Amino acid sequence: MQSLLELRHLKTLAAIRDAGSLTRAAERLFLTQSALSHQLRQLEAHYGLPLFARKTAPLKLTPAGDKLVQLADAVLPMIANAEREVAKLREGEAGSLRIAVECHTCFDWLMPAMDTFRERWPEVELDIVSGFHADPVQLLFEDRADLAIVSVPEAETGIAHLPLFAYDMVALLARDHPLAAKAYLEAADFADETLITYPVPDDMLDLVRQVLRPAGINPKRRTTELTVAILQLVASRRGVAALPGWSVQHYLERDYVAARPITATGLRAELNAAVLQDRAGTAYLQDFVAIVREVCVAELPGIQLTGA
Amino acid sequence: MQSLLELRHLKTLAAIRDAGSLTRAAERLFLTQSALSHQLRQLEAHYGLPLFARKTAPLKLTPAGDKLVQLADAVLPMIANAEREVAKLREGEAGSLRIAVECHTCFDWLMPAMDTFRERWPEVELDIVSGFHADPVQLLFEDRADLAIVSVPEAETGIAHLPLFAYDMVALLARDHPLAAKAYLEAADFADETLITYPVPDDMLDLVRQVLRPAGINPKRRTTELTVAILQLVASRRGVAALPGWSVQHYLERDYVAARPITATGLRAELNAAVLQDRAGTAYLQDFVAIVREVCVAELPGIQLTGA
DNA sequence: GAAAATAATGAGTTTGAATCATATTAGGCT
DNA sequence: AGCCTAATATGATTCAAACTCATTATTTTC
Repeated sequence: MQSLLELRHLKTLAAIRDAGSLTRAAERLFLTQSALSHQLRQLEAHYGLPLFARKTAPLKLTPAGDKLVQLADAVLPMIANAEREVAKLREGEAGSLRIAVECHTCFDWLMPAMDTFRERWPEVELDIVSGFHADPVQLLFEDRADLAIVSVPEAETGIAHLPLFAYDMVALLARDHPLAAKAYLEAADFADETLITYPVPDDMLDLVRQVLRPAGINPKRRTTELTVAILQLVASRRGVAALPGWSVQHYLERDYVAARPITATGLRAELNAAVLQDRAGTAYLQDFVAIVREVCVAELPGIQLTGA
Repeated sequence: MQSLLELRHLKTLAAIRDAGSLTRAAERLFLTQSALSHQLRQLEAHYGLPLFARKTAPLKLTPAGDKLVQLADAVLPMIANAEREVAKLREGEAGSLRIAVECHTCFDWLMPAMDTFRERWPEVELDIVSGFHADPVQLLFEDRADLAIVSVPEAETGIAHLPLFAYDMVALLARDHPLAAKAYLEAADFADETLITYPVPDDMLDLVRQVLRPAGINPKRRTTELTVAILQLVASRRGVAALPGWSVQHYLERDYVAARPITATGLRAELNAAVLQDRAGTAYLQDFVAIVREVCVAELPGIQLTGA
């Protein structure tokens, strides 16, 4: 009759509620579906009551399950808070988090993440390193930034890369564009198109670096700073573009433009947070990464959290 | 950097704070001192901070330890509450807890325990079965009581015994009584004394049942209902008595009377809660037992929790 | 200072949580 | 219907880590 319940169980229950299924909850927790099924089974046996109504999708909470999930919602933030407090005792309250961003679309999720961070670490000086920088990692060494959002984690001594998430790039076409007839686009398809991109070096454009350049294809270019402007140009048949799937979901649902996978296997991209190796253990840096992952998994469709 | 913390750790930290030492905390948790030492070590390594200031007795909390213990104080009651709520969903809110008591001194701790119970289970009808009963277990079968506090757990079919705690009986003597010169009393020492007891059958008097009767000794008797009256009579040299150590600590500190162990090894007694076997799983009955144990371990000196 | 109590440590054992591989069940589709 | 696909359940196995045991080190007490 000992209380079997551990925090692990509360995390699991909350994750199932959030994810709506064991399988997806398992992914988020970096466990197997089997593990969650066993856990749930054990809990239900212990309490002598079902906690979720199965045979329904999404899984629905029973009253008993609801009680425990409510408990989780109350308790887990308190745990996280206390652990932050302990980290502050260890490292002191102060510090700065100057964020360097090389990816234009990242501002979508960066703002809500920064809002949450500001609440949790009010003493940490929070800033975005303004202006555009070809090599944001360099800013870390120059002590002009504390964390850089980068897509290619090229191993560099003294730099640690903390995984954020991965996603697929999609090609954007006018709805009546001839290429929209294809199930997916290949490098050759871009040869005679105008490619609309952000005004950044080619190295930072996943499509160019991973698809076009290897195939020796170099289409005409047009650049603009704003995501909406890119969408606008594509819609008015001035060219094609490649953007993260999550950044254009909104427009796709409204049928502004068409989207197609790039190559048969898709064009996978990922984002990482780069920090100085020495500071990788700092609690508030790690917590910022955790916040970004939380925000993004909740708000961005079709992304996968990376790393352990 | 995963959060290592589990409820187990919070329970441990709170227990160490309450007990003041690893050894005593380990007893309460039914673990070894080694287990707690390892746990603590791991937590401190994880947080990179000491949680208790060692080399001091009682162990004192560091600021970091304090944060986590505060967390435990906030979280653990919430957990217990939620689990009670789930039990109520399973078993329904209603029910009755009519308590039969054969031990006069038990009222000392029974009242605070009942107060706590009433808070936690407001829907359960709570009562003490009034009047004195030679065989309280019989009341369970007759459905006149739901739980009986008994000292001798004689195996009876249909009855389950839930362990409460164990303690030593002490012999009480006037401060200047000749026997007070002895380090401990034996059966023979009672032969020429007047024994002051509660007015109950001999079977319920641990001293008679376990020490005097086996030795064939049957001293003069005098009975009274009230513990204070027994103390009064002992102090005024009208006789000697045997009471649980925990029930007279208060008077001993004030030097009203002297206390001595009974036999060289002490006279050990224990209390159990008897319930109908069928109802032994009922949540509120189990919780009442848990409450009694909590209250008693906190308030009664020199007792040991029994059972697992 | 010696003895007793308490905590720390390291090796060894055991438990149980997670995984892997597979069976079962539910839901969607023609 | 009936098949196919996706999701969950189950049982056996693996493996990590929590605990105990035996011992040493440290601290408290008299």
